[in-house]
Amino acid sequence: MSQVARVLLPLPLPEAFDYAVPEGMALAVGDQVAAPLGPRLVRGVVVELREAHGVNRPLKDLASKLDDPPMPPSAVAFVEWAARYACEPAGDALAIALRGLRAPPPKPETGLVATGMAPARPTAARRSVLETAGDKPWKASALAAAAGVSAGVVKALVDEGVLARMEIPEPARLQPDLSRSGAVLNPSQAAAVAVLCEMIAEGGFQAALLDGVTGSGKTEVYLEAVAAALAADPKAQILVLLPEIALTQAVIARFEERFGVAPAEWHSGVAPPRRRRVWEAVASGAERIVVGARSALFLPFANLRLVVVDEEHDGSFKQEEGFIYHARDLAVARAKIEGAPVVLASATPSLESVWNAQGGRYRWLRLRARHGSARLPEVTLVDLRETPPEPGRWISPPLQQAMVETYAAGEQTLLFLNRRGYAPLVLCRACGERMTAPDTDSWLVEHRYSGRLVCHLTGWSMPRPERCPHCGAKDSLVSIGPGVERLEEEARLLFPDARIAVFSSDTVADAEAARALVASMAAGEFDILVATQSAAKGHNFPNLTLVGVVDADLGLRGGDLRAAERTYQLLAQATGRAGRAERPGRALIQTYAPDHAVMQALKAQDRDAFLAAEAAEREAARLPPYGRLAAVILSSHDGAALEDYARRLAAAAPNAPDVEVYGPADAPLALVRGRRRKRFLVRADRSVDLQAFLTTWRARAKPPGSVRMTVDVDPYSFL
DNA sequence: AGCACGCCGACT
DNA sequence: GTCGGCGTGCTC
Repeated sequence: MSQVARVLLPLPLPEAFDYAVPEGMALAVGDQVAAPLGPRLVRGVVVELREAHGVNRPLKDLASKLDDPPMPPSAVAFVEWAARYACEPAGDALAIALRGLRAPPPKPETGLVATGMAPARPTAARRSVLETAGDKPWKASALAAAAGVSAGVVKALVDEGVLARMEIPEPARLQPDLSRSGAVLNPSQAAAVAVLCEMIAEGGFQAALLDGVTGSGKTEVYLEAVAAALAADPKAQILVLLPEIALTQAVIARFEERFGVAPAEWHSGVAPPRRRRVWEAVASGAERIVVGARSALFLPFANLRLVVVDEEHDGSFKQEEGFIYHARDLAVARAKIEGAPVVLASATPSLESVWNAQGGRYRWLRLRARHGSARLPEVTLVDLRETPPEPGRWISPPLQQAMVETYAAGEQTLLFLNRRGYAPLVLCRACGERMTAPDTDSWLVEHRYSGRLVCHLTGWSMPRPERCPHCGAKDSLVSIGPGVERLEEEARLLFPDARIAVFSSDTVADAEAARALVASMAAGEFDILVATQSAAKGHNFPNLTLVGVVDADLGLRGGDLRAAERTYQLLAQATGRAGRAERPGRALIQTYAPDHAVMQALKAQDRDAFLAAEAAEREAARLPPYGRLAAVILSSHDGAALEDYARRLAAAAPNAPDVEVYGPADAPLALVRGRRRKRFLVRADRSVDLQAFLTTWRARAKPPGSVRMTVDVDPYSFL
């Protein structure tokens, strides 16, 4: 009886394709195959096998079974689940899962070894090389240096056949050393570890929220959970998800210290050949611990026994382009599919996770004690209506006064402003024109270091023009509002002798540069650090005693669902930077809305009251987590086709109970990269299968080729 | 995603 | 007269 394989291809196709399995090809679910598609062969993964009967169309034969390791069936199940959840083609999810296989593995390292042949003329230099070489392989340059001879001597010996190039075998992969002891835990940490160990011992899926203020030692707690999971199962694998690449190095160092071996790293910065090596080692079970960014979720774990999501509240877990998904939510789903516990850790957990913990769906592990003797900073609100800065300035008198005191005491200040560049808006005084990119209608941000106007959405930029491109007036352009570059300028005016640095993604090119700047700040080489959110996360500066939040209201504008929550998280993290060591810290928050719930919560340092108020509002509006939300975004170069399809789609919305469809409306950024955009918002009760609704809706009105449709389930960005 | 087919501009 | 631009459509 011949077999049919349902094969998922890593392409944006609506469904998996059926192929005939040639006689003698033994296949299982998860196997990788070469499948003919049109004129070419593509990699695919078998998702189902069945006996061929009632064939209603001729199927192509699979070309071959590939040598690459199969995907474990649970990884295949996760790919399909994730695709259904995100309302995206399963092939797009598979493409992410197979991203490790694009390049061949790294070429094995080679080195020079002595062949045992004697040199024809054994000069002193040649004897020295042979003595130095011994019987291990050497790099040519290292051998010459160690033997104290020139590279020519080594080369001559190679030419003669006395030395030969051979492959250096891979060092055996080291297993985590479980005999090492962990950190000394305080009672609250120990209690959390005990619960996590219990979850691991019980086995199966369970979720826990590890909730503790900055410095309460969350990492130590989850390291012990990892140790317990590794000890409980000699084949156990662990995944640790981090929101940003910049944080991986620090976490990897902690693992290396704890277990004596570095875990595998997985993110977009890892070189393709190395990725293949990791992918294969994860699939075979040889790699025990992976620390990575969101796409690590899609790795083919053979035996995933614990998932940790660190900084679970972080918005960077939401992938906003291409395959749109929230890595924290998918991490919980993956753990469920694998039957493994998942730990979500944060100092400022998301409303969703706290809600799950309060509802008893997640174990709630609260770390109350702050490490060491340091206290939380004293938070003061600066009412900008009462004590405004001078015109054209952004540092108010109270903040300036605090900076003077801090500088005089020889301590450090962090000025926090979540805005890159010099000025967020450039306009023409003569005609009022606001500078925007030609194909996108967001404001161009002025960057003085580079002398350019930059679109932060698309990266498009132009030199700052001398004349207004609209009316042609000369020298009429004015810079409106502050960015970190302008704040630095102001700080230099106020403190001409102070040592000042700017920390933003423009001044800090990569993780290495970030580490260097953090190190010099920690070493006291700067008095004032002007920083965007890149510096608010996870760094400890012992001599930093003042944090000034320059524009606390920034994130509240635009008013999307999570604006208040996100602002609270960001500012709580930023103000938490002050006074971590023995010195008391203080934070000044400049705001025009000191009565806003976010500002009051920051002042009182009462997160739970803030979350409770926020939750009450969401519940009243039946918004997440009390309801479900999805955005449908249409875009096209053809405005008329877009309008027409948006109207048709609106008319085709199924009439379902407990579901409301709002729109179409122009998206807040109605023009991006030359495409006009329209937006629908769907709200549904929790009992509704939102994905099924969206799928039905989409099937009722197929978009013309010129219109692109993106579905964003549980949107975070409302642009 | 590729790759083919198709209908409008500047060229050996 | 063709070569080729990329818009549109299909792949078990």
